[in-house]
Amino acid sequence: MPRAGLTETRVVEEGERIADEVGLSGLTLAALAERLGVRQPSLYKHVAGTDGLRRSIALRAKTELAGVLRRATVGRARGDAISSMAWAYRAWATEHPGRYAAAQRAPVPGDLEDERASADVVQVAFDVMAGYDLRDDDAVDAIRGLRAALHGFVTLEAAGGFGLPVDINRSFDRLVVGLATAFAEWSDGSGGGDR
Amino acid sequence: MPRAGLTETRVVEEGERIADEVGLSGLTLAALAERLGVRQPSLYKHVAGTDGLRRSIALRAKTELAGVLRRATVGRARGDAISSMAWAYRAWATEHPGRYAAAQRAPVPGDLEDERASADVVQVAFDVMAGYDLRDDDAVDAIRGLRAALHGFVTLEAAGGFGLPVDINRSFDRLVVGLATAFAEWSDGSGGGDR
DNA sequence: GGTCGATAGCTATTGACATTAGCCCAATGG
DNA sequence: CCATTGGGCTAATGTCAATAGCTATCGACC
Repeated sequence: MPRAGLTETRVVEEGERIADEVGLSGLTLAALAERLGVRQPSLYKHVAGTDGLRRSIALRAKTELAGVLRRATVGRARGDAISSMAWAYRAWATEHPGRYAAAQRAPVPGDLEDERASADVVQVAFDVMAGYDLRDDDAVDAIRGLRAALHGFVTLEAAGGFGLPVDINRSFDRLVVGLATAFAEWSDGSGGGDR
Repeated sequence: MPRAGLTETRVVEEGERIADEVGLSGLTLAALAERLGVRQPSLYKHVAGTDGLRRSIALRAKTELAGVLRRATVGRARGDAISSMAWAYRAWATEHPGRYAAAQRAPVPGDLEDERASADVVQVAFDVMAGYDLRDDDAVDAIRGLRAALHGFVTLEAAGGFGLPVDINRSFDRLVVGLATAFAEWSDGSGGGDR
């Protein structure tokens, strides 16, 4: 009986494919093993069970997303950077729904590698906010707002929560532009850090 | 052997409690049966399996949430109404995380009761937007943006996605006010329905 | 080329959970 | 008092995760 030649990378990548095709909840070790031509328990030689597999997918997804966002912002500033980043975020999430869902789990405290990957995503947004002269708490507020809006939009869209036959791209654009405008107003003194 | 005296309502309410206590994913028929002092298969006399139970919880959650939001908006208008509704939304979601999660599933097409309950929630937001003179597509854009922001914020908060030690209430307030301001600008001609 | 150790993949087993089939007895109404 | 309804039960099946322990393959090294 010849070996299947699995590696952790091959297992995780096939898991990503399943997650994107049938949703994260449809990613089972049974389905994964079948796709790899192997019996379920064999997977434990390469990944630490369901939890380990999901963590690996999350880690890679966060890293990839951070790169996508970073590339979307180079050479752009302020509202231009925010819009570009927002569209890149939505596009990636839409194209990779399973990976995106996996990336939502917050790292378990003490998991330095995961904490690092999560921070990388946030760092892109931080850098964009610096272009607005938003710093410290103001930047945190803006990032939280932007993340919430993007994550909520993408999630609702994926769940079919936008039932009405109205152009979704237009809704998204107006939301992003509206937020960018709000951030711009925060930065010029009117609604600064005191409340 | 005396009867347990279950009804559909009792079963669903206990299910809601479990979901809020341990999360929607922790709501199993096994756990529910144990809490009710009954064997698993007995539950099938009252609810249609896991799917039916979750649907019932979702239905009740949507109805309750719609009522909460409605009460938060009476006697208020424009930004005041939006803020009040937003805070009520977040408070309810935070206090009832399991029910809130259950309410996120979109109704299966043709499930009129569920479609009705879902529409009730949206209707509250529609009525608020009418106070901004936002109608039709403009109102849809605004509602999608608001829903996305609220849902995203609440979800990220519940998942522990806001790691930094910065006041979350303040971040939420600024997001809501920022959106309300953006909506106000949409309504006075500057960014109307053409794009 | 032969040997040996590490380990990939296997079978077998256990345990949680969902679900269906079919039984029996309790409650209710005539 | 009896008949019907239906609530709760046991038994059984299927899916999936996970662990234990075996075997044989592969690569390193002599």
